[in-house]
Amino acid sequence: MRNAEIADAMAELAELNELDGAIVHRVVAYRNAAKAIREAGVSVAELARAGRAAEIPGIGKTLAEKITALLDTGTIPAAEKLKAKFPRGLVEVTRIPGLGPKRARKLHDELGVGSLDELRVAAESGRLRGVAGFGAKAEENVLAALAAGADGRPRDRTLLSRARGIAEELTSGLRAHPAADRVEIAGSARRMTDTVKDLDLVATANDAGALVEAFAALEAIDEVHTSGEAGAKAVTHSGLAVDLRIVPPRNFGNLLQHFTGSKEHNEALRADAVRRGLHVSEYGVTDDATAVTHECATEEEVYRVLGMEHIEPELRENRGELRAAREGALPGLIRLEDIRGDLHCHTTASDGRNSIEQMARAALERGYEYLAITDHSATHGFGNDVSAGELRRHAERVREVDARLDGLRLLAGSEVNVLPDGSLDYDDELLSELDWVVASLHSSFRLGEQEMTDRMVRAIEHPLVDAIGHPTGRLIDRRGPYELDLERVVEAAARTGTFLEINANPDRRDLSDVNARYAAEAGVTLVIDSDAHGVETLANVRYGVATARRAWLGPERVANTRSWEDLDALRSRSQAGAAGT
DNA sequence: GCCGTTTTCGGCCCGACTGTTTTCAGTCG
Repeated sequence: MRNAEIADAMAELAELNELDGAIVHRVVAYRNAAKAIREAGVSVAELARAGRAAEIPGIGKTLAEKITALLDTGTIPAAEKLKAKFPRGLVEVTRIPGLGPKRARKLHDELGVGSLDELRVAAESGRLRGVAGFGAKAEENVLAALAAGADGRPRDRTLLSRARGIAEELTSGLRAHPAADRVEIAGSARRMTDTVKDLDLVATANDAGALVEAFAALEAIDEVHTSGEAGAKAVTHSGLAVDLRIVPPRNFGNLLQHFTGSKEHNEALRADAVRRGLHVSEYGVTDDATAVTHECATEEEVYRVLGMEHIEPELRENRGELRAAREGALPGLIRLEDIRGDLHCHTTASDGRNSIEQMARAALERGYEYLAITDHSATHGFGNDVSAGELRRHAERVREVDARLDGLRLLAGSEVNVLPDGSLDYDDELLSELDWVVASLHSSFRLGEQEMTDRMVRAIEHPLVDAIGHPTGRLIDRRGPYELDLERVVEAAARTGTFLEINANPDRRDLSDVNARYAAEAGVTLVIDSDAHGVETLANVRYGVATARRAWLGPERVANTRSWEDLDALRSRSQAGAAGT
């Protein structure tokens, strides 16, 4: 059983317990466990089988038993018992804005509401206002929410690249206005998570009213819901909610820290502060002993007051960064400027939009020292495959352009398909003529875990494979990862020296932050590639760097922060050569 | 239900807002 399924079961248990009126801390414990399981880099099922589930932070004896029951029988007795107690549709009722578990439960107990349909009927017939704590306004809000299409499902999230594009347009628009002093992106867009729910902007202004007006007038803004001196809530034409907050400069640091999150980071940070007699809020840090509130103009100051190193936004997920910051043990994170070359891109030879020369010149403009041209191989399909003969001619053209260009080393490569049995679709003789080989899966995604893992490990062990492209195959919010035993994949990569890619395409970001961290800790060297299909998408490498930062990686863990000579000496084919194989 | 450089028991982040209420519970971020 995969981590996602176990995590779903824990999350369901949290919702059922919440409906059942369990104390909030128990519900939180289930939610924390669900998150920890979802993010675990290793198979929680295997860990549980070995009696080691409690090694995951947030899982204790009780939850370990429940996980074991889930693995053995497919169900958790406590969950089954609660499910029998409440109608199936009641959970959706709890997700209507303004209703929560307590109020939904009340409607169930007093009116028999057990689904969104029953909720609608009860509201339409004016029966909600008969329940204590509900009035005409509650009825109105419920009907408005249902009419607006609330369906009890969490709202779609926006891919980071799209959200950042909008956020950067909004902030540059605001910064250009004379009323603005400081404007910063906060929230998950600042932490560079895979997707975001909405945008948070934090600003200081010499004329708050004027800045709010300017905000409402920005081209991207469709509609402003509420506005005042303190800021505005709005929606963009693309439907993304934006929250602009205008704050005083004296505690800008507290507010930026607060609104950057994550929720988990802030909760843990505050709990840690409480143990040392300090109370943290968006307004400052209050010392219990003196009742003095320390306001901070910068985030650096907030962390300093709490006795910590400054924590980069990408690390703020409560994944160990607080302890590391207290101990002065935070990693020195990789930066975009550390990237010295890109080792995965496409041209018109396969499904790219630009020529070899255009891609090379764009790489040069980015200040790169090298670029590998890695068009798809013979079996890629979609009519954009490159036959063996074509690949030889293509490599020649790459070398011709390389000879003409100063300042950039152009590498003749290929993104080779890994066939279902783990073999590659070019023979070794041809591969050995290339400067760089990325091996990726593009077909037969539905093999079982054993077969899929064997296939991947065989590709990793191939002496001429330098890196594995988008190793888990996930497409964010659209397709889950292949059925892979990541532990075996990572072990093989660490053993052979084959690099694993952090594919920077914002739809992929594969390996993910959690998996990349796991791989690096196991001794794997990563490579960050744009997988660009045109000159403009070379810039996507920023999302790969963001994933690497979220994975706690320093430049030393990433191969292409090196010169080509150093990288060449590091890669597995050099190692294999040195070992005489 | 979890967890411990003050604890193996007694805690568990903080504040704003809303709608319903004569003082606040529940929801939300």
